[in-house]
Amino acid sequence: MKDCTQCIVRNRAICAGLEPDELEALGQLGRKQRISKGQTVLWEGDDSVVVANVIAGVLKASMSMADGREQIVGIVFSSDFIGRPFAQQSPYSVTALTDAELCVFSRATFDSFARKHPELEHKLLQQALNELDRAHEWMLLLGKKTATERIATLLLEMSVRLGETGCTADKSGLDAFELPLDRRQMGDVLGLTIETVSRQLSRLKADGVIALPDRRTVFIRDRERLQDLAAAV
Amino acid sequence: MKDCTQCIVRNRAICAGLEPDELEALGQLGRKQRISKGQTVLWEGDDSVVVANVIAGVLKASMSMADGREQIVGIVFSSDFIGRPFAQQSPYSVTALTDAELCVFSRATFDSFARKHPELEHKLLQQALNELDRAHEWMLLLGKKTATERIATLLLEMSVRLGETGCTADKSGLDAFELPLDRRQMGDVLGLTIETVSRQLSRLKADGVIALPDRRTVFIRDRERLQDLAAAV
DNA sequence: CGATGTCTTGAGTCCCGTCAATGCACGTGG
DNA sequence: CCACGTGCATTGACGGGACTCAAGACATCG
Repeated sequence: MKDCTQCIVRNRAICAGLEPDELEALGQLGRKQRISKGQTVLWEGDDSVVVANVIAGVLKASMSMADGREQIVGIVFSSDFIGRPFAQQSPYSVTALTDAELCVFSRATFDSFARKHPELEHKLLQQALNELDRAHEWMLLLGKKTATERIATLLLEMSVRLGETGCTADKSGLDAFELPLDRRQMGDVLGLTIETVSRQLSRLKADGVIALPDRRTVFIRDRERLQDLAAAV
Repeated sequence: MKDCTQCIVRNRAICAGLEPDELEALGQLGRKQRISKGQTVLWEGDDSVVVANVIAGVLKASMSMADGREQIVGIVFSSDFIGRPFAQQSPYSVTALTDAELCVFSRATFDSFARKHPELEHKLLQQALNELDRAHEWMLLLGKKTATERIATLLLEMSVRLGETGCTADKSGLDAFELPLDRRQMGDVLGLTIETVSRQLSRLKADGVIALPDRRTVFIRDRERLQDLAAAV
């Protein structure tokens, strides 16, 4: 890689906090890779040969069953990390929901580099713990929330996380955004079917809580009401 | 603490791999604590003041909603780690399902010790990644599996994890074990109600897949069939 | 302007949740 | 020892929320 100091996600990704010489060394190990929408970069159950940092774009991490049922276990945004360090196999697949740009490392190489650079392992730990928190939150959603609550929660989550991507750090979340997911994928994140997702969205729209100018864009018209419907902890 | 070298979980817990002097230093920071069944040691949303290693017993990590709905997000066994390092607040509550013994650290103290001891942070990372894998697996269960599949999966999981606790490392899992969960708690892990759990267990019993000599003990009579019913990935 | 894929909407069904009664084990006290 | 109360689990009857199946609407693109 040419020059990590110019990287857009430099301050939020796991590379943040590395010394200049460490950053340089890590940069030598990785390569930038462009991925187009729909492309899968990691396969569940396959040998874990690569890990990567997301520079731009949105991807999904998913697991599926023998009969094809699929659960999306994570939505991956820019500056997030994908892949499974320190394990033989990848526990999930990763597929691009939009065109994306990755900073890819050989897993074995990355592992040994990480073991020699505590600051990097610390960042990895932070990132893993944050993801674990989000996974727990989502288990609550999948185990206990109603369809309406799930949809409301997802919309708010997307509003916030898509907002973070733009460096503006607007904590409250965007009021208008484009969904990187189609209806099926929303269903696969929420443990619902495509029809239920569609019906719930229609209802929120009819109630004036949101507007849907087209299939992918969402306007939040009444954030407070949406938050009530999400029935947060 | 007196002497960590004698600790039962010494070889599986995060302390594994520490140098003798590191172990000694860490031991100085912790204290053993006995917990009785039903007692809560960490509260969701409270300041994250302590973290701990589980020496003996089984605990649950849970999150709940304003109206009381509760989701168990993790079952914690001996040698597992509880609490949230590097964060202000605890994202979940932890409650003992059986009498238990912990090795407790002040979170702030533990954090700064960890930052100075890369080997410890590496173990923490491994443990966080493993837990993340399990959380993802469980998201698939909560999002996509039927009641029967959920129950079968839980029984197999308990069979394996309770088997690991005894140092024998019998990979296949126990055929007879005592559930540390009551029916309500099983429901709260699986995203089901107490009645559905009970009905499913009765059906597995009627079909000869399992036997239930009493409320808490399970005999697996036909493991293969149970595995089929679990509809694993 | 069809062709195609995605989304929406409707009608019917089913699995699981809700409500309620009963069963069972255990402990306490008469 | 038995009566009674308590807490948990089981079982049954019923209803509802989400799933299934099936049209129909809409957008995109050749």
